[in-house]
Amino acid sequence: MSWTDERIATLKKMWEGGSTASQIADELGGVSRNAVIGKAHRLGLKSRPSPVKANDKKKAPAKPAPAPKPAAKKAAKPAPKAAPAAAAPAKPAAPAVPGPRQDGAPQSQPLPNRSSNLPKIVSVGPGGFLRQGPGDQQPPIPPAPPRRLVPAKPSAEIADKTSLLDLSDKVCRWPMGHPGEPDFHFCGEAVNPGFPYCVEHCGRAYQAQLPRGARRPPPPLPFGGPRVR
DNA sequence: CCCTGATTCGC
DNA sequence: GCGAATCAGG
Repeated sequence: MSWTDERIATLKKMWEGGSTASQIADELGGVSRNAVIGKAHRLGLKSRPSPVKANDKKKAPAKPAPAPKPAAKKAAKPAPKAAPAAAAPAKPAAPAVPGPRQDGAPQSQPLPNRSSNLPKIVSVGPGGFLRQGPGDQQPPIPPAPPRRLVPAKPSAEIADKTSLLDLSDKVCRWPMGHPGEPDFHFCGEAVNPGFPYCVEHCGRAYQAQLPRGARRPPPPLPFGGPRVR
């Protein structure tokens, strides 16, 4: 199989949409998971929460020397690793689509942290992912997904709904329904220019920092809350 | 063991 | 450019 434009487009969309390489691979057919990953990298797509890289622990100050690994087979290559710059965007200029993964992301209620009584405002993105201002960092790390219970065939069952494959810069990417369900789809309305969502969903995704005390309770989560359908 | 993505390197 | 083999972490 070769990488036609269509297959590449599918790969891109699924990759950006948060599908795993395996899912993409067998959706495309005729390629291996490795092929997908390799291609994704060659395309410049990369990163995305990888189970293998999701470690950034605070170490005890007594371990400055990680054991150098023995170059057994491969020629030793001093390849410095560029640290991926993963910062919370200050402005909602062009936020990447938060990956609608096929897991029930455990949603903790976005309760304001009581112990530090400063009520940070958090807005809620699709999938119930919390957006954070530049000032805050840390707590809600992206949910590490359990997987494997998913039809993973976006093509057949969704007809006129906006599927993963229909996403483009022109349509609203707000997820509708729960991922993994047969009728899971995306909003698909015309986007609010400059944003990945339509006007309505921009209102959900981006919430202005209001003066203290003048805030309304957060709108219902797109999913992650109690199921409504 | 299963899974994941990342990387390498012969083709 | 491609992707199997390998690596490394969950």
